[in-house]
Amino acid sequence: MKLDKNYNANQFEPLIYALWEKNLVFKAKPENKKERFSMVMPPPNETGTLGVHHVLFLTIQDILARYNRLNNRDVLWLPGTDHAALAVNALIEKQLSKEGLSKHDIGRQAFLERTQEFVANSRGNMLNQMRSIGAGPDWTRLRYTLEDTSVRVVNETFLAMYQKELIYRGDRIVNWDPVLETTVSDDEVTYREEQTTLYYLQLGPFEITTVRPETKFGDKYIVINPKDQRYKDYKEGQEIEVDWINGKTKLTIIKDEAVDLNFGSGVMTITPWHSLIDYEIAKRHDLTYEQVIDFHGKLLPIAGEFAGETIAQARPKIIEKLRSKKLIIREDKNYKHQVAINSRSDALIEPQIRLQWFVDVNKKVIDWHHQLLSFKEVLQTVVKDHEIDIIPKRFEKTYFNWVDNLRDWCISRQIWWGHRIPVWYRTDMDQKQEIYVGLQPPIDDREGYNEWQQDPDTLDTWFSSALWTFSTLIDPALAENYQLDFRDLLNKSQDFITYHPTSILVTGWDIIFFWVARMILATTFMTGQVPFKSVYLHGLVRSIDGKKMSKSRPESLVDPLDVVKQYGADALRMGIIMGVSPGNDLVYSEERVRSSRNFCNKLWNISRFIENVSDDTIRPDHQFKTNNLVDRWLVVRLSQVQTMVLDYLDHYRFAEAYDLIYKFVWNDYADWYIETAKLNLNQTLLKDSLRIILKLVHPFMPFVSESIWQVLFENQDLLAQQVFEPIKINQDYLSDAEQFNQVRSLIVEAREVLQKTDSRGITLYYKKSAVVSELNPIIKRLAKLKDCIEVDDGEGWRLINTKFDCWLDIDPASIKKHLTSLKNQFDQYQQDIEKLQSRLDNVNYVSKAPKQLVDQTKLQLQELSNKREDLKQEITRFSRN
RNA sequence: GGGAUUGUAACUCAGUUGGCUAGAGUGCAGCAUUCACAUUGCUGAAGUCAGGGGUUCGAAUCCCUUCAAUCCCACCA
Repeated sequence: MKLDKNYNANQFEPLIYALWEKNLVFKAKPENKKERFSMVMPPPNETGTLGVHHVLFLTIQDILARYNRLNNRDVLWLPGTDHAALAVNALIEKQLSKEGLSKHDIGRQAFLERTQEFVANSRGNMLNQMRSIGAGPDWTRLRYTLEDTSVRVVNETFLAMYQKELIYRGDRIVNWDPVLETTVSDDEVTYREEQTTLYYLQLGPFEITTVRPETKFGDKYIVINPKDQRYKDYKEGQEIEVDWINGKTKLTIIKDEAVDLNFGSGVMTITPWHSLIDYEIAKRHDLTYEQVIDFHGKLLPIAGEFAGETIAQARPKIIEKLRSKKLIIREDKNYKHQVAINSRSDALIEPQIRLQWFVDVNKKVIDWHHQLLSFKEVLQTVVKDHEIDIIPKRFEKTYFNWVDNLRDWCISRQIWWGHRIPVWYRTDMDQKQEIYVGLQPPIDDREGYNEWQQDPDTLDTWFSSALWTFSTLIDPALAENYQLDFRDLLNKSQDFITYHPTSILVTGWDIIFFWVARMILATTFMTGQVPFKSVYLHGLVRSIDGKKMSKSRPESLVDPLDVVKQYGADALRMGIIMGVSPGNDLVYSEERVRSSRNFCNKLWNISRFIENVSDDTIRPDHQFKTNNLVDRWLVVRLSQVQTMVLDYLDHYRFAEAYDLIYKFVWNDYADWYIETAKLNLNQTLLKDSLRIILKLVHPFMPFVSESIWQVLFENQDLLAQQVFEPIKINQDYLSDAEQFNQVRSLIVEAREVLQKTDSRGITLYYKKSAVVSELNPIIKRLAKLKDCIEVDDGEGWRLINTKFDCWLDIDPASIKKHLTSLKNQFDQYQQDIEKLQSRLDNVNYVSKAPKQLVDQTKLQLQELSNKREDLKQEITRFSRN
């Protein structure tokens, strides 16, 4: 087959991917007895398309999967997608509102159907995008967070926690999104700074401040810090009557430390129903409280004439009324404060008190290694004891900080898309409510009771995501059998037994709380195992201006498929991997993609060369047979590079591994070995070495490496199914390699001198040397010399950076032109020598530093001195002429 | 207010427990060219490792401090 001049990624990639799928390359094989490597893919949200950050985490995982396969391990990389309850729900509601509809108009059933259709569409799209960047998870095990098995496991978990009273129902203040009409977890709330007006209001003898006059209708208490000397005459429990927004009101004085003495006048009123700290104050003092704003964001009858209005409508009118009653003392129009926002819907959060389901994180009933611990303690223990390693380590601090401050987790949501809470209610004749919690709807219809009604709420998305590592390993066929209890279900699921706990989880540090911690929580509870042995946290992808890529700034978004089309998937993958180190953010730049594309092409052309010079009857023999010292140098390098790349990958240092391969292939293999091969063809070694290189490249650039493999080694299996092979080197290869390095220095210096002196067609003379004689044609060619001749004694410019004695026959006048730059070099040598000398003159250095290092310094000094002398001689010799 | 990270060439970043003359990619300058590759080759210029102090024989690396940037957590009624 004749190869094209340039590598055309688009032409090969779809074919190669199809080949992998056809051969079931990605399929895990629990039946074989290899060492295991397993990980689950963090399921991307089914909201539409993949972005560059997906390419990052998919590539890291793909590298790990392919690398471990090449290391002769049985690899399970399990793919899946997330139903993303809140995000998808918000999207669909937005669509509906564009059509002038609300979810209530179409009803729960139609809403869910519509959502399912949307999600199925996104999913197909996303899975194809994964393929097009070369990601190779086990497609036969594709999972989804809202499938039947998942429902079963969610319900099992809910039930088990409920039975241990780890899940409870209660009235609590929650983050309420009045637009989506649902609660939102603390972690999903973000804060935005807003400029607003701060009002100073007259409340009887006091001055209070507020940005939210609309919440002031329910005020019944005045809170003062007990330490505040200004109000020491007012006593706790004292009642005063004041004129307030809607007439006369009686208020009670409360003293509480939570009041900031320095804010405003140090006096506040509280609205416990709509503010967390107010709520806490109210709890402490056992105060009564009332709802002022309803769940749609409208004022309630307590607001009198403003009832039924939204906050936006009512606020100016309330201000007007306050003003006319002369209750406003002054206004600060430039007041800046943080407002709470739902990060998923962008709606303003209104704290509300509601009956919700919670996970108790402090109850000590979890049996973990024969100790009864709380969720919080389990979360602390597993990381402290290194049952789970966090990479990089510094995120342990963030993790502990969060866990230590963990509060009960509100898991119920009032949206429709998601796992339904497995709780049913009915009332008896006396209207007494009965509760049933179970895996499936209750069936007994006892007479005299109303029908069972399922709780209308759904569960927080992260509740099902938290079960991801083990719910995906449960056999779906077994999960249909509700006779089987949960223990048995786990213990009879082949994949669970084989692959859990998983080896590693690769995910972004931004969801360490949402997800990583909650996976640990739920998995330890349900399986008695940790979900994974380590967590690799990658950074966020930023656009070239250093900002986070986000949908709100469309110009910052890069469509991975566009890049694939232009440069190929391999180039995109490596363009992103080039900058990564664990936990650090990286900047996406097209330049890097381009450089990786060029590297693909380099590999391609190396292969073309080998293809062109190859005789098909010669087969590589895996023996790394060497003919001369360049061959032996190559084998030494190959072995070193392979060892280092594997070591880097073992430590998740992807960028370093790639960098090393890149440099080796380009600067050693192409620039030196291939060049010498043109004069000294060793066909078997060329093929042997290329085979090793392709294996090393494959985890990083699967397409181009497999394409080449298919062309050059077509009678073999797929590259994706190979394993690494050991490269044996004899001890004497090392000295040969060193000899070649000396020749390399010779050639580089010759080139440099020729360039600087602008000389061409020069002859090199060398003193008798077996090595130089052997490589004579190579030296002549690579240094572009006219000739290379052995002599008894040299003349011309003497080379000083090689241990071989050789001279360039350059016209003295040319050298003279460059004497200044040569003198600079001499000065540089002089400086370096002085530095080394002073180090050796230091008694402490000689006595305290490792002997090896001191010896090395001595050797360097010796070499440098020699060079300096040689250079000095040459300079004086040519200055004279 | 509590915490984390970052600061290295013009740009984007490597630099593993302190130890060769601090390295790449891109960009820049010069030169080359039918012979695998212009998505090329060769050669080169370019750095006060943010500033200051300390520990050490030795610091880009460890400690303290100042400055700058980014982010997380907690919050102001």
